Amino acid sequence: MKFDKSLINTLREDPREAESRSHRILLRGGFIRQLASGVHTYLPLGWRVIMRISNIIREELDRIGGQELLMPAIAPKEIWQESGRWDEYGDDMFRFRDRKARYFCLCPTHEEIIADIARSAVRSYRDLPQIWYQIQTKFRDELRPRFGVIRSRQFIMKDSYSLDQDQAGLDHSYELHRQAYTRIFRRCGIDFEVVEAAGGLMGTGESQEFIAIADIGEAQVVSCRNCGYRANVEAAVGLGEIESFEDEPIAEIHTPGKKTVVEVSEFLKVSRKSLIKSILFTAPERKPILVLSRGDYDINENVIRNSFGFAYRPASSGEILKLFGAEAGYIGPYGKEGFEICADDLLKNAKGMITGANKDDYHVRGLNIDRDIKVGRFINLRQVKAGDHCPGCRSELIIKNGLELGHIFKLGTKYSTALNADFLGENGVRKPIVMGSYGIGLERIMACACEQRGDERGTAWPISIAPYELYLLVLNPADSEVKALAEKWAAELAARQFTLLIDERDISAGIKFNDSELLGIPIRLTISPKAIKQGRFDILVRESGDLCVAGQNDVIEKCVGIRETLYRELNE
RNA sequence: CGGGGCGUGGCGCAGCGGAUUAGCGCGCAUGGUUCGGGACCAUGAGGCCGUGGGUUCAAAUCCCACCGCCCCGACCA
Repeated sequence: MKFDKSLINTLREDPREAESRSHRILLRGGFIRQLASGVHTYLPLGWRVIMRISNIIREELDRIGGQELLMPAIAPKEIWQESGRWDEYGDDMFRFRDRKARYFCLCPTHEEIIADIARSAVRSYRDLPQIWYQIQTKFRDELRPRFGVIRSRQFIMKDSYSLDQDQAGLDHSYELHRQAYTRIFRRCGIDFEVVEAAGGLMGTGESQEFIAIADIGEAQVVSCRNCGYRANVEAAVGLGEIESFEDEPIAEIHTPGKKTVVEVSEFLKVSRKSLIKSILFTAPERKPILVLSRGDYDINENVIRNSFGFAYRPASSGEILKLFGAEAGYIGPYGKEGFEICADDLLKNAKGMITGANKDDYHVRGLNIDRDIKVGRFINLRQVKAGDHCPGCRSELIIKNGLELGHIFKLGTKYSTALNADFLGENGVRKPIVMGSYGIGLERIMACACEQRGDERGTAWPISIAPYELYLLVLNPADSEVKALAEKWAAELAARQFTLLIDERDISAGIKFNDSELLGIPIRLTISPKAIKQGRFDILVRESGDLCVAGQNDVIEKCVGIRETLYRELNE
């Protein structure tokens, strides 16, 4: 491709809206262009990167026996109602009506559609196992799109689904995906970790995430200093210390205007650990649950949802007022009825605790869990914090930010049961198909490569996903000798299957050098009158900054050698 | 949804105690000089100043409403 004939349009200055490194680079380099919040065009350069990522993904999924298909991006309400997710998905789902006023959505994911295909296509155990995948645009009306392409409302996802007879089959399909994902991210030059994850809307089965450690990451990864334990905070389980306080009779205390744990503990000059935080969870047509955790811990909502049902969410202030007759900051488990109580297991046998009195501006002290209230269940429902201890080896846990690139998930029979996707087993018994679902965000790989490998000058693509492998930088392109050599080499490099970006723009040298670095093309070969005169040509490796000098006769071979090395480093 | 910031040629910005033809840098076009790290000269094109309403003899500038974009936070009581 010739630079001056291309749609590539680099910006000299950072676009105002871009804050994160990847967003800045992608916008400045002309890889993407924003149309609306969380909605982007992939310009030719960015699209080449996406296509290369797709191809790596295809190769690796085909390798484990995946079959590519393409499902519709819109789906009618009815199929989503079969699984219950038409309601569960809430505002994250884009919905619309067709001309006959029938409801549709822009699909945020495709488990239901897969189950629908499976229920007619799979009849017997002989049809199993299957792995079906697609690379397709997904739509989610995110609460807050941000960081350019990293959290957007329309994005490209590889989603695959495994169908098996039984749990053992699922375990195998899951393991195949784990291996395929590991190879995919390695080949894309991403530095990542595999962590235990929470399923969220998908269900409650085993799942893991592939997370790139990056400052802008929105996921928090808990990792053990000693053993290999790695988990998303949403799924992490930690060991905490039980604290005990003096047993005393229960008594009301005046705490005017002090609502939060921090305010109350400071006001009373007591440890946060002696407070009990009470959070009310409600769900439509279900009994409310009052969840108790110690003042120094947050509640892990996933645990609540997994234990009691996905529909549960923290109550609104109105609901709280109605049930407790007090503002949120003053509610507690003592002396009220009409809800179930679920407490963190660190509160078992706790005495001398402080909690809301169910009366504005008042708390109670001396709460003895066994004596004063009736807890239905004790479970570990606290969110891990740095300094907690590893459930495996008891070493200290630390927390880092990470960017979720992929997620693999053992769905089990949640969707197959809901949609009646079953098959006839060897023994003649009808059983639901056991499913798994697996996703990768393509743009996130692109952005992550910029985050991890970029610098002030721009990005430095891993050669496997670079839009072009070699940047042929031509100085004084009008010079006939230069022009002739550039044409000759371009042809020779093309014959060696190089993808080339040829910069023979009639502009000053600095712009070309800077653009080549901004665009992050892995190998740069410079042709100039001076180089021709001296018979010395520079080949620069963008990522390492290594400079290799070649003569007229060996320059092509040297480029080939460098390319091979770069691919080899990525385990390609 | 709450808080903060911002909407002025393609990009980055100035102008905003009301008043000529709305400026600057970059980019773009034409001609010329340059040519290994964002060069220079000359000429030129390009703007319903986010949208709607109001105040005024007069609005990019003041007032109201709306829309859009970015950043922080989001039921942790």
